[in-house]
Amino acid sequence: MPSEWIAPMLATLSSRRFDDPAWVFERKLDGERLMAVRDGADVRLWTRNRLDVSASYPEVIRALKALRGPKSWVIDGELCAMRGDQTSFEDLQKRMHVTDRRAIANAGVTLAYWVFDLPRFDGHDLCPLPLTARKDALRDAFAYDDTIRLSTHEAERGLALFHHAQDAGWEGVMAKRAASTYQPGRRSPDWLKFKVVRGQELVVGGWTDPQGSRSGLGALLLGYYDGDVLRYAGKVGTGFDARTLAHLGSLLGPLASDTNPFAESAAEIRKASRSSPSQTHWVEPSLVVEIGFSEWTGAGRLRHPRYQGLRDDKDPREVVREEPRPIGP
DNA sequence: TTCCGACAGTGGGGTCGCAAT
DNA sequence: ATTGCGACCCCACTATCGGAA
Repeated sequence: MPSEWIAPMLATLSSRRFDDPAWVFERKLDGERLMAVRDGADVRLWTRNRLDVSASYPEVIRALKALRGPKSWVIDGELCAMRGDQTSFEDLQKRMHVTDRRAIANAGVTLAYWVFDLPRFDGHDLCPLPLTARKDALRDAFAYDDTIRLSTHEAERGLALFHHAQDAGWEGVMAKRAASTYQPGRRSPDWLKFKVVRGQELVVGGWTDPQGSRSGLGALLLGYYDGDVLRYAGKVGTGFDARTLAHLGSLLGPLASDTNPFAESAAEIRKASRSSPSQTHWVEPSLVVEIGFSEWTGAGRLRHPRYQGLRDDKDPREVVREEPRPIGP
């Protein structure tokens, strides 16, 4: 009998943080959302897009099979690569799509499957139950260890947990209505994401051509000063509406230059952006923009960058790479 | 009537596998 | 052996539309 795929319930992004006795709050983990499905001896891990990735994570499958208790359930959780208490999405990527046993061993990545919900258990559909009842059932169902970990939650105090998330380098906080049902595949307002957003100013050193129906420009090439040289920090291609695109285009045109202002070579910059065949244009590095992002990658690029506005009060030469600065409440 | 959720479209970094070079 | 590209993860965001509220 094939194991049944259940679409994970999705959360809505929120900019409003709050305390509320009718809600519970938990750590938002930076990994891969996976549903673990047991059907007798058959245990599988499914991605959001309905791919069976069991072969990539044999140690997790082993640990799930070793769980004592009923042999039929669906667990919802997040698979993370751990470095101490910190998650590393880049480490996890070294394991995605890899199924060769030796390659898996050589990657040297420590996985933890953090579980936080239980849509099905022992032949029963728990989706109609309130979240807290499902969480109680999940807590009591299994004995946890280093590979299968229970993601704990806190009642009412969302603000304090969010501030802790900012300090501890978490990706954010999940807020969930305590009485809510499990709604497979639905992006529900009963689950909210409080994401930690970092921000800093960056210098525009160029732009790429727009694709398809896009007008004005595709993305801005960004950098910061490291002594006298402008270091490339990646691109930003979202966060502007049509009007802003037009405005930025009119500002950049007159600044166009034949000289690459970055310390990195044009080939290096283009290699990083190999996904877009669009042409790149250089500009005099005189425009400063505010960028929101989630974190710096290992390669020194912005992850999840979005444009948040012009900073015409800033001297580009003063733009350096800062310690990650949380923005928002 | 307004608002919300779903979808499509555009853009980002990073990794692996695989085919072409 | 190297390179380019697609397919996945993680996304952010704008614009649009139809149905729910």
